Formats: sequence, structure tokens, C-alpha cells
Amino acid sequence: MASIKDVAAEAGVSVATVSRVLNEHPSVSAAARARVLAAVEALGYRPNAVARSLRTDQTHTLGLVISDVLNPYFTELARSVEEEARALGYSVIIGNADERPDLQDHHVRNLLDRRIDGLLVSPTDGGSPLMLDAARAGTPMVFVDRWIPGVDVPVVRADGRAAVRDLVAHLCGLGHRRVAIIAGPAATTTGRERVEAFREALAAYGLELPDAYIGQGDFQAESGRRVTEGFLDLAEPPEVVFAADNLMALGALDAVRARGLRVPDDIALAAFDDIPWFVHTDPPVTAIAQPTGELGRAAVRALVDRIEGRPGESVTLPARLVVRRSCGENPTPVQRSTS
Amino acid sequence: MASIKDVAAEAGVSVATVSRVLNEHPSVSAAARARVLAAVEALGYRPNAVARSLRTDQTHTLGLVISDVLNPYFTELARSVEEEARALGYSVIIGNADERPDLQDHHVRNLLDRRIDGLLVSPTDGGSPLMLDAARAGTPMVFVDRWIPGVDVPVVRADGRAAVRDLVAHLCGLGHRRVAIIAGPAATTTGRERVEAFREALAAYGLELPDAYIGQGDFQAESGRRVTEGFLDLAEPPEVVFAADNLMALGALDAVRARGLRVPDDIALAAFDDIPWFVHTDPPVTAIAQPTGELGRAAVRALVDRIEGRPGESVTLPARLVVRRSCGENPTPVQRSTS
DNA sequence: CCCGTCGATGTAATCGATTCCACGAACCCA
DNA sequence: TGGGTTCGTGGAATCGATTACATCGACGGG
Repeated sequence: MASIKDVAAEAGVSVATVSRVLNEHPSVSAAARARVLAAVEALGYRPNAVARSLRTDQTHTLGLVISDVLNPYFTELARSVEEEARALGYSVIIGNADERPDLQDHHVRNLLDRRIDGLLVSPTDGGSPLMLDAARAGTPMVFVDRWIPGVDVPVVRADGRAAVRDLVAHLCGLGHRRVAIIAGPAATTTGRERVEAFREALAAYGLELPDAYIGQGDFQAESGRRVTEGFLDLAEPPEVVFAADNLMALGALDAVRARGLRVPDDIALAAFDDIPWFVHTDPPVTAIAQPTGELGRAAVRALVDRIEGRPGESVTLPARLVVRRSCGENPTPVQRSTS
Repeated sequence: MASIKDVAAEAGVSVATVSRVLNEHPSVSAAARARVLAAVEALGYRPNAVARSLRTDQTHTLGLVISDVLNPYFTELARSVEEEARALGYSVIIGNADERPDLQDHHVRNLLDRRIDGLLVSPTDGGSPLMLDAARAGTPMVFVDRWIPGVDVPVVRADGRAAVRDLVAHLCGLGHRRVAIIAGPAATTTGRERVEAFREALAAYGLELPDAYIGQGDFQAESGRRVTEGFLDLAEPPEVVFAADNLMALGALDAVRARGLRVPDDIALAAFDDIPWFVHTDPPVTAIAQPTGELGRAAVRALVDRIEGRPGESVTLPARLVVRRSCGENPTPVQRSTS
């Protein structure tokens, strides 16, 4: 691969001049510029980003450590992050933690070793010393979706409280009283908050959330299945199951189907995080939709602000309830149908 | 951030000795090794991967340019690629081409500039000069899922011919005669091959695939919707629609639902690529499943073989038909139900 | 006892860029 | 016409690692 020296030789100038042309430094004669450009073209030269990064101490790369790529919510988040980053002149390296703290740590270390300019994290747990140290040491960082309390890092997330209240109102309106939740890991903020918001909203309607109706999941489908089976085994099973993310809802659907039961006739279902497939499941699933694309873009903007020396603010956007048919009641005045 | 010089100073040795300890060079005394390790620990030193890459000309990084991250098939592929790469000591940088040749080119250029050790590509089109040049110039490269004919690069893919024959047999068994396909872009191998395989299989059953029944899609949901609407507008609409990927199947489902029609009663549906959601759609979708995880792992192994100087072979694995209810017939002997 | 070998270590070149500094030429204004 | 700018350019240091080569001391064999 041709290096800057080859270009300099071909153009009959010094490497300094080549570098100036490439970086649009004003102080280069038109003649020199033309010769350099011709040499670049002739050799098919492309600057070595590794060498450039070493010298400038900038990689123009963002790290994104995500909890689970297979979760469509995070996939969409990753996509919007990459888009906005590209628009701002950055590349993104994605690390998939698979909800495992050890993997999360592996990726954070890897990204830090590669000297990424900034880190976007959706933490799987309370944060490893590695990550906390990096934050303290001044590595530009932004939390997205989930965060770690007590760490001085901007947070970009959705607030689902209002939407959860809407959901509870919807459930009560349909006459449901015994409602259960499949919670996310207590180590995550979203895991805790969704339970809290749900409990508070229920309280406003005079309903309780007994311990037996709080199942401990891990945001993955399998745990949704397991917890739902537990609920169905109860002497008095809940009338509604609210899954704290879309994958656990999928697991719940599996469990219900495996028993030969039907949603919403035998048990109702709602989920946090809306995804395109929920329109086409049987039945379509009532869900709380986050403004995912906006979150990703806002997170990148906040991070790049930090990197480039500007403040970089936290952002909270509202989520909203999307009512479909999985909790009962037909939104359209027709007979129950399969569609 | 501490550099190797700081460690050397702290340990009272030269940078060469530090480097030797870090790289497990045999010729270092136990005493020196211990002092270096202590210094590394004390300073929280981590080697700068950028500097190391510049010197060694290896980044231990693979580039993966994927057609569309939002497609669950590719998401799963990306995940398995990352897993296998990690097991072999490599990181992966993913570039999402969104089925756009210009974006694909952007990512290939970016990855090449970053001097990745090897490139995994699922080409969106016939290949830009940039990519072809890189292949010719000897950049280790492997095509996965899709490929570009006439380029000397190993290909890791699934062969769907047998599964498509099974599908056609299934359709004929159900009495369907007028079958249509939503094809992928003609610029992609999978776009062409799936139509070809379908046509051949139909021929074996004495059926034709008229031009009016070949809709041109682009592997994205919206095109599936559009093409399906076209089919439904025909004087004699097809009895079956076969979507060449899962997103176009989703679009087809949208279009059918928008007309107030039902699958499979009014029109049957099948798809290439199976995904977890197809179990839960209404109705569950009959699909051709690829061994996605195996493909990703095999592709990484082939690429790493190439990088490390071994041959690196093409791999073709069989796909298989998964029959569900979207083409009609109830696999279980019960009445039509919603589940 | 001397020389060759081997093990441990340091010095310095190197990878491919960026950028500070110095230098010469041209130009401007008094 | 002379001194001070300004502009274009090249030389060389630098980023943080790896590694070829030199050096030096200890040790073993003849």
C-alpha cells in the first residue's frame, strides 16, 4: 500500500507538503497542490488512519456497548447511532454485551485500548471498576437507555412513567385486577424503574403488585418463558402479564402457546418497547413505544459535544402507549377475527 | 494515559524490556518481569493498540459489511461473526450498507483506511471498483450469504435449492397453482438465485412463473408491501406469494392486512429466511431457514485462515423448509384457531 | 586460563502520518 | 532601496509501540 512518502516522491515534493494538501492547509501553491493530487490519484493513495490516529490522538471513532444486539430495540438504536455518527464524521464500533457483565467489560477494555474518542454505553450492570475509572479519568462517555446512578455522565433515555400510567388505565378499563410483571435485572435502571413505575401507577388505581406477581427476568426471551410458566402455575394466576422488554414478551407468548392457552382470552399481555413485529403477532401486542431513533441521535450529539469540548447534556424523551389487542377489547367494532 | 515509557521509568528498565514482558518474549529475567508487571499494575497501563498496529501492521480487527442490520437474519449473522471472531482473538467492526451501494462503498473505504486485517462482505450489488481492487490487491476477503461471480474470493453461503423444491412440493400438495415471487435485487446473487430456484422447482411440477408474477423488491419491507399490492391489483391475483426475504414478507403481510384480506384464506405466504417472530405472527409463517450461526462462524474461520496464510475455503450449507400455517392446511388436526 | 556462547538488557531505527520551526523568495510600504 | 511581512516549502521531531543489533557479564569447555 502506497504511503505518504511514495506520494511525495511521485509529486516531487516533501511529505509535509503532501500532508498539507490532504488536510487543506491554506499555505500550499496551486501548482504543488495539483501535482500532489495527481500523484494521489495515480498511486491510488489512501491515508493510513492508524498512523494518523497515533499522531493526532484522535480516532474519529465512537464505541457503542449495547446490551443485546438480537433485541430489535437495540438494533434500531445501533442503527440510528451509526447514522448520526456518520453524519458528524465519526465511525462506530459496536460491542455486544449479551446482557453479560464480563462481555461488557471485555468490550469496554477493547474499545479503550483502541483509543476511541468516546463511549456510548447501555450498562448491563452497576458498572465495572474499569468503566467507572474511565468515566472518572475523563473519557467522554454518555449513557443511553440505561445508566448508572451516581456517575457524572450525561444520560439519554426515555421516560416511560406516563405511558405506564396510560397502560394501567387501559388495563383497569378492561376490568383487569390481577396484574403481574416480568421485570428486568435489578442491576439495571430500566429493570428497576419499570417495576416502580408500574407499582405506582397501579397504586393510583387502588391495585397492588404482590411479590408473587413480580417475576425476575433478564431481558432475554428464555427468562420471559420461564417466568410466565411460573405465573401460570400459580393457584391464582394473573390476568395480565406486563413484560419489561420485547424479548421477554416473546418468551411469554411462547409459554402461553405451549400451554394451549390464548392471548388475550386466557391471559392478557403487554410489553415495554414496541417493534414492527408486534403489529403482526397473534394477537397484535399492546406496547410502550420509545422514540428509539431520536434517542440514538441525541446520544451521539451529546457524546460528540463532550468530545469536542462542549457541555453535552442529558436528554429525556417521553415514551407512549400503543394499544393493540393483546389485553382484550377490540379497538375496531368488528367480531373477533384472526387478523 | 500512561505509555510504555512511563512503565519503563517506573520499573527502572528500558522500554524494550517492558515490551518483551508484555509480549512474553522468553529472554527476560524473573526479577525484571516482576518489576515491570508491578509497574503496569501501579499505573493501570494498557498498551496503545493504535501504536501497536502501526508498528506491526496488524489490527486484529475484521470488517463486516452487511446489507441491512435491521434485518434479523443479518443481525444474527453479525452476532455469530462477532462471537467466532472474539474466540479467535479478533474484534469486528460492522458497517451497515442499508442495501445502498454508496453506503457499502463508504464502509469498505472506511474499513480499508483503518487497515482491518480482513473483510467479510455480503455485497449489495456487483461490487464497486474499490472492493474489486482490494480483492485483487490481496486484501483477505470472504463473501458471506451473497457473492460476486468472477471474483476470486471464498464464498460462505446456504444453498436453498432443495428447500425451495420442498416448498413448491408443499404448495402443490395444497392445490396452489398460481404462485408469485417477490424477488430481491437482480444485482445480488441471492436476488437472482431464489427466483431461479423457484422457477426450476415449479417447472418440475409443470407450473410456470409468468413475468406478471415476478415482483421486483429490494429486500426491504416497503418493497414487499408495494409488490404485494401490485399482485392484489391483478385481474387474476396469485394464490401464493413467496417473499425472497423476511422483511419483504413483513411488508406483504402489511399489504394483505391493509386490504382486509387474510392469510392463508385469501392468499398464501411463504418467506426465505426464518426468524423467531415467524412463530408468532398471524398466521405463523412457513419459511426457509438458513443455518445462520453456522454461516457466520464458517465465514470467520475462512477469513482468519486467509489472514494467517492458510487456504480458506468456500462453504455451502443446506437450508431447510419449516412448514407453518401461512400456506394453508393445518399441520395439527384441529379446527382453524387463532393460535 | 582464554575464548566462544548464551542470556539479559539497552540503544536506536522504524511504522506513516502531523506539525513546529527555519529558511528563502517575493512583496509592500515608507 | 531596505527592512519587515507574508507565503510556500522542507527538515526533523513526535506519537507509542516493536524489534534488529550491539553490548556486557557469566559460564563452560578445551
